[in-house]
Amino acid sequence: MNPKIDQYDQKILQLLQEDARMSHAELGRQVHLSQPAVSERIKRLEASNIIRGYRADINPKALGYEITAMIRVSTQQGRPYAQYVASCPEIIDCYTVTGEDGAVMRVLASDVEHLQRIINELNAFGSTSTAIVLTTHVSGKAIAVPSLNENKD
Amino acid sequence: MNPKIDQYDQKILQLLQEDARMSHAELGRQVHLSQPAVSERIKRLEASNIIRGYRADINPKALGYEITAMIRVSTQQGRPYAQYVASCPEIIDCYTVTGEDGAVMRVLASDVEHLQRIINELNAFGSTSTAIVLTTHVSGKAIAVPSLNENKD
DNA sequence: GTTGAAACAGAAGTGCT
DNA sequence: AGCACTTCTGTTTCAAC
Repeated sequence: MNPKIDQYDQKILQLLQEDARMSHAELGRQVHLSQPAVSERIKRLEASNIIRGYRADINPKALGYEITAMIRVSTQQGRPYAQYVASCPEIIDCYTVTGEDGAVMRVLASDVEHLQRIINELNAFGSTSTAIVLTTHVSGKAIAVPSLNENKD
Repeated sequence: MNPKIDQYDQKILQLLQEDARMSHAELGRQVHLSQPAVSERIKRLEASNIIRGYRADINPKALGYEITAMIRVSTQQGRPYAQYVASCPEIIDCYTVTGEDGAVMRVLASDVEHLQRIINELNAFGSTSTAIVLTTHVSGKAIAVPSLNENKD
């Protein structure tokens, strides 16, 4: 799909997903390239929008969010939830999906009262179905380059 | 909840979620603190596990993942899917939740055949329900400090 | 909290192979 | 494409305030 991605790029992408603040020199040491070579590759990966940016990974619980919930909303036509979703800080993921449930969201709340307030507001857009997250097995796992995965044989 | 988080920390966390590679000097300019003061605060936020790390944000589509799907798995007792989930590179999120569906996963696939292979493997752990993502409204929205949000009045 | 200095590390540009 | 070299910027630690 993207013929320009080689093993060096794959490894750089992997390392930057583990630690986005790793220096170009350190990346070069790990992939056996010089620092300018790494810098040039990263610039190209950023320019081609393969690297969209670099984000600090924040621990919600450490900030007081005791509850994570997955809320499915069977959205009704003509109810524009996109704007609400963008403005509601507790909704950190929101996808429109196929099937009965028009939207799936991941929501953070300090406590059950807080969660209920959010559910009440989401009910304006359709019937909701809430599932509390008990365990987060993986969240934001590093993305691998698919072609390099499949062409290993 | 965390009495040590003030407006400076909140702003630093916000900026680092937008650009994790921003320099401490630049952060200092934006929050009106000196660079050593910013460095000390970040060190404290990292030590207290509020900042868990820094991740490159990779564009799945640019790497050839044309399909994102939400798969719900009604897991049956005694089927340990956690290990499979960890080892399957296509599963990038996985949560155990309350309710009928024991697990909710976000999955990347190159095409429908690729998606079907993953669903087939997940069927070993229980009956699955797959919804294709049509629109990603928000994914990984920046987390705000809840106490500072609510105590604005 | 601040500024300023020194030592070190990293980023970016240049030229060369 | 790659590397070596230089220069500028940033980080860290220290001092004194």
